[in-house]
Amino acid sequence: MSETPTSLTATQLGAYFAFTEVSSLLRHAVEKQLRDAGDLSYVQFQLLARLGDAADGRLRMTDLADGVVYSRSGLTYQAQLLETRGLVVRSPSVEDERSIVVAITEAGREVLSTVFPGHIAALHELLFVALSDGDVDELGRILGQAAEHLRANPPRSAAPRRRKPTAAS
Amino acid sequence: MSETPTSLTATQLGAYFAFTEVSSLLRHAVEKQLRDAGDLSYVQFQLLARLGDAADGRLRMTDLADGVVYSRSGLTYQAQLLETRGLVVRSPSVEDERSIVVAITEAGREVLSTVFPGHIAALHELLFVALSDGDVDELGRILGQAAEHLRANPPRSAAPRRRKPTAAS
DNA sequence: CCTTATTGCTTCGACTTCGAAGCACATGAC
DNA sequence: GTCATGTGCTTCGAAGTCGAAGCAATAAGG
Repeated sequence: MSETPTSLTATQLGAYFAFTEVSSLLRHAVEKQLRDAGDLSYVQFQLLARLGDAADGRLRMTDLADGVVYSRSGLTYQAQLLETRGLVVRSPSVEDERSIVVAITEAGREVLSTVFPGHIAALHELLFVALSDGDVDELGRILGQAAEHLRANPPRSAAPRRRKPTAAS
Repeated sequence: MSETPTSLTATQLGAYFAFTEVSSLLRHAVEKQLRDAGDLSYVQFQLLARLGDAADGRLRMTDLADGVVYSRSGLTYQAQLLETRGLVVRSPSVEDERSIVVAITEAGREVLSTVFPGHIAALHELLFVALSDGDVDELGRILGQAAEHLRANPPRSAAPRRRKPTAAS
């Protein structure tokens, strides 16, 4: 087994800090744009976008959740919100009575197409305007490697997470 | 001025998706590690780390919040948690009675030094093991540019001088 | 068939987060 | 000094998030 360093190089630390900073700032800015434009949270937008991209505009709950790195219970909650607003419809699957299939509605597609251009524009102004084509290329390549690595090494199941000081009764 | 495109290139989209994916996965993994190692949330770790880095191990609430892109009320909440656990101490500033100065305690430094090596190791295994030195270099350079740009174009945050929206009714 | 896992989703409770409103001190204008 | 305004932090209420437990349907074994 390879040894694991107990320190990082200055370059690595710099890259990490830059990453977290961009992540934070970009996320906040994008969320604000989405809320202003279509009253969507980032999660909701991701869900709609994913549905809009899917074959028939329909996906199973689980596939949706996996696509956005999101908890099942959280997805249930957000799907309820979207359904209340009429942007998606949920219906039991015919093939598997356990599954729920979520489908984007016309209203959902409408909201999506209303919000999308602004989202793109925001990304352009917030991020890509500051990067050369070559940089974007490099960024995609490097982060692609990183993503692949992370996907291949899923965090192992957790040790019991202690929320309460275990009031040993 | 420069027109804002309504679409992005495939490369740009790829870079963006890779970024969000790495961001999500890395964040989850790091949070899990911090919780397992020292029962700290990511935010709490950031706060402690920042305090540990500060001159006397003490900072004003506001400076702490600005450093981690975090709301004031959220900081109050987390600082309370940390104080309850004895990892920090809050005391009114002598210079300005309004300010609260947060100081890391010995126990806080201990937790920090307990958690830090694991944090570094996790970053190494999760991220840097997948990247060459040159890639890390490039990543830092590119994201540094992006961060600078985002900092320079505050979506709204650095302009807190908001007149009351004054429901113009 | 029955029994036992497994899978898919929802419900429940606890925790976190944020913004708005509120309180207290500080600063500037007169 | 006194009033008006600004700044720093906390409180409060609403909403979002997660994990564990619960329910229903499918799959696997005998």
